Amino acid sequence: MGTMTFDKTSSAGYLANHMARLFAQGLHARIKAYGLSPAQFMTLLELWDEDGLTQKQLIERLDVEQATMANTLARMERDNLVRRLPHPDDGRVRRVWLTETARVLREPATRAAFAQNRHALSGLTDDERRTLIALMTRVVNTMRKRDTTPSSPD
Amino acid sequence: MGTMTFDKTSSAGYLANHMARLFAQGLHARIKAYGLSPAQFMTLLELWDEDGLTQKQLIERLDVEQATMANTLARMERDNLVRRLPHPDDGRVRRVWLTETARVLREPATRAAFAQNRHALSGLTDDERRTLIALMTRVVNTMRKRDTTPSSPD
DNA sequence: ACCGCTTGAATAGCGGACTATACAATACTA
DNA sequence: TAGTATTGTATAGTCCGCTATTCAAGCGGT
Repeated sequence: MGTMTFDKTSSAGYLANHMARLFAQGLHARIKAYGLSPAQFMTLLELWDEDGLTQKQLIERLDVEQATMANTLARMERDNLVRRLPHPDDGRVRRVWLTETARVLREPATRAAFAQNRHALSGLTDDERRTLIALMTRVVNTMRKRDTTPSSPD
Repeated sequence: MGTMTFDKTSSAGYLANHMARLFAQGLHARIKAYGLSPAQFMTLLELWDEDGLTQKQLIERLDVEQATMANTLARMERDNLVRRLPHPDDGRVRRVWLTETARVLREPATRAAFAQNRHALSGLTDDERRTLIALMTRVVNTMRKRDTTPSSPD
């Protein structure tokens, strides 16, 4: 069989990686003045919506591994963005509570994230933006259902 | 002004991050048997196309920072995927050469990456796939031109 | 009441992204 | 040609993903 060519400019996976790195860099540039990093912002989005969540709940809502969240929360506690207090009814659980510092950052940080999205999509029409979001959502949903397909035999 | 709400399910940045993580996990699962990681695979794609590139050339083609590539290449050399040999005409440069090990992996690894893309896009029609690729490409191009827009004043 | 299973969280270790810095080799320029 | 600027890599340090492991607390069945 012929030479295996792989054009990265037309690979969804390559483009997804590249796009995500650019989004993260752009967001980071916009929120670092508030002392936030992208993963911390993502976590705060959930806590701004509902304070006092458990690590387990955050993991489910953000679809990251437990260890990833544990480390992110440790950094956030170090930076005085959250406090983790023991759950009164279950000694295994430490619920995560926003500090006043983090509460105040909601508006400016959210603005910054909107601005980054707006910039990134500035070359697209409204219709195209909706289409992109819808297609990405479907791709995410496809991959979230655990893939059972084995890679083709050589 | 009202409460700042940010719906992550309709945020392009959030979706990009989520999608890229899922792509990376899927690709990694498919190529780890060959001793490859996603960043190593990405680097090999360039070297399979043209052997003996410099670190600088790899950086430009893959749009990652110089330090990122230096570390990736160090791991690849450690794992016997590449060798870095001094450039005869310029003592600063070390050109990167594929080992036989890496050369042999081209076909199976490329197959695995195709399979991951196919799986991820399996819920989309051909038209939708083309649309997604085209839109992501445009978004990447928008963000690659350095953003000068300041975040809106508070 | 006990023993074992399950569950929530922490830790160790690694890859890969970033910024900032350092350094040696080359190129330029007065 | 000497002195300076630029260029190509390497290194240090941090954040954020991941897997694997550990540990304590709760739960269940006998």
